[in-house]
Amino acid sequence: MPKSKDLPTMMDVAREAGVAVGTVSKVVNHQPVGEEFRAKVDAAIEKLGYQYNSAGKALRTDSTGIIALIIPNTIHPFFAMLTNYINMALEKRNRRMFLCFSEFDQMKEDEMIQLARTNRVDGIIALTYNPNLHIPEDVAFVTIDRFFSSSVPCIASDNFAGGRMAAMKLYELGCRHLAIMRTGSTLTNEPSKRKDGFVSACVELGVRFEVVDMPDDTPLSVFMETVEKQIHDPQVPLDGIFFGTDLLAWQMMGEMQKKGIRVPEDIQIIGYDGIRMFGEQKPVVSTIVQPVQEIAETCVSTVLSSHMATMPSLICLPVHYEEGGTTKDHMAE
Amino acid sequence: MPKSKDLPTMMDVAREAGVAVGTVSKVVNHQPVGEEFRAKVDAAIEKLGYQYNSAGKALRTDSTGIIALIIPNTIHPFFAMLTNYINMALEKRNRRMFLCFSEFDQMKEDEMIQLARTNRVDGIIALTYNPNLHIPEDVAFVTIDRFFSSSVPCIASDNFAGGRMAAMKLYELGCRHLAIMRTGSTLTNEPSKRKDGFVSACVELGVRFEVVDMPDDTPLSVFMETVEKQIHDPQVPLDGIFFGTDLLAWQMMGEMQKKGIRVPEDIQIIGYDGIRMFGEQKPVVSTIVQPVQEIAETCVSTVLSSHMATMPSLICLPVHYEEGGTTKDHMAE
DNA sequence: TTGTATGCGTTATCAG
DNA sequence: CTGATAACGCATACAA
Repeated sequence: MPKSKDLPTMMDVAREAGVAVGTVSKVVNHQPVGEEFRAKVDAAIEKLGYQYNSAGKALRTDSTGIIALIIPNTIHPFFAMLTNYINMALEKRNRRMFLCFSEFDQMKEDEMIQLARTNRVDGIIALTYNPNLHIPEDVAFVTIDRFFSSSVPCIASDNFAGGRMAAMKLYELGCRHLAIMRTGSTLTNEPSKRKDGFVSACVELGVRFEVVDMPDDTPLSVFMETVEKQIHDPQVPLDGIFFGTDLLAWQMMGEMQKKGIRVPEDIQIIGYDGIRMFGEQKPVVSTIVQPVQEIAETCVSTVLSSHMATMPSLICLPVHYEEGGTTKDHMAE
Repeated sequence: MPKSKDLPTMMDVAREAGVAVGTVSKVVNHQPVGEEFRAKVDAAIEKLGYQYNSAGKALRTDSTGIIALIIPNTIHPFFAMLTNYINMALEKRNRRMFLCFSEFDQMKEDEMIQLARTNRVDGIIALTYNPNLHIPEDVAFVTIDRFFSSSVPCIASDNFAGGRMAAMKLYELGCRHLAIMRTGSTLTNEPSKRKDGFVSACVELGVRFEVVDMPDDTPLSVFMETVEKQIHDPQVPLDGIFFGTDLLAWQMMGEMQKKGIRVPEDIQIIGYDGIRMFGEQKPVVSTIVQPVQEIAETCVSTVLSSHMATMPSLICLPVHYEEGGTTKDHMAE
């Protein structure tokens, strides 16, 4: 039983126009057709109020023009940005988005992939955390921030360079006792390299530094312990922290202020992501900015590229530093 | 030509299991089937790696289980929240989201509706600005913040009550010269009632007030003119402003601070929406909080309700006030 | 209950 | 370049 209102089909249009359905199909798909026929078909479409039905096409061609995005949510501003620019990149190429939330649930991540396949999407872009994610082989698949294998293209910001940049910036701004604090220690992914880069730069600079690498959902108090202890270090007090994400930096800034620690006077902090309030203002903390638009564009062009086999398996896009009020940049100039 | 890898169909499963396709269909759709048959079918599905193909179902039943959301973008935190909770509400009911960005483009709003219909979505939820939007009649349609007609359900926060609440709160906090400042004067929609409610409360309170109602994209300097003029009013200086949105409140707070005007010491401000940094902290400005989750739930349950005709045509959901550091609440206690 | 046969709207093939 | 026709995968009416 079709819907309440039965819509006209290509056959109806063909009959009305006095042509064959194949001709109607060609007109609709902008394929070469005699001008007089095209005019007749267009008139019939207009008259009948014909609506193209992509379900028929999907069945016939097994292609939908739809790409699934699997992402935890759109509450976190970074995910919201990513969703935004990926959708815009798809739109530009006349593709649509099928949006799937995994809510940080590893089971759901796999379920959403199944769901996307059931819906015969033309490709999947996934930002996931399940280390054992089952990646289908018969659909174009691109991941963000997670490297699986050389046959699954991974798009990420240059996390290692970003970590180095943070350390060098803090040093340049006068810090002589650094720290990196992050969550997510249980999963090794591209963002883990933020720590590696930071450490490598610290070693190179010969500066004292701490590493506080914790599992997800570690309470802020754990990080605060290190801060309060090291900031009163008699030799070289802690004076610069790189946080794994802007969110953590922001939250910790609140905690520090509660304790009377002033940012950036007492301690300078740099985050990672490039989160801006309302998406347009200056960053909420001094930060290593991810090139979200480029990441989005690259994800889309990669997932739509037909000869996936020849694609590079890991694409790291350049980051940059931006001041956001939690560092003493103005004094350094 | 199907995709590279030809997937097995229900017929293949039926053959493998030694049953008829109808039986397989019933198993897949959880309809009553003899236990022994179900087992055989399940085994065959497992063995062949059968993937249900929703394109066939869509064509056959003209229903996809997909709802389109038409929204400007997901950059603005309010849209991001709405998208988030609508998707969660859909997920809960086993429906999927087809995400369409209109980017505040009136043409695109209409195009996206066409697109959604072409894709045979089961319903459309739309947050739009085009006053002449063409609303299709043969698909479930729900709007957010815009009333079109009694046959098109509109879901909104209680904008009028929110406007009143803002005025009364500012008065309660000691303000004696109020103002409402907003953009969007060119389109009359539900949010316009924020002003109406504010004005009605001001009149009732007998308090002095200004109204600055401007078109979209009005530069902040225009609002600043009124602020700077009225804040030095010799009789009763301006001491409380209600902004139409948190975004405007936030931006204006920045402008005021540049001019040495302190918030909330010199002037208290209240916004509207309930935007929180990273979605979890306290609001970025003192604000009238929209019940985003309830709005999302209501949109979804309404658009999925089959007997749309009996639905109320305007649903206003209750708002509440929340302190966000731009008012002197602590001093009033 | 199970099995069979038909059609949903579109595209592609192939003969004119 | 056009016209007729056969699939695509699934759900369902109908017959058993």
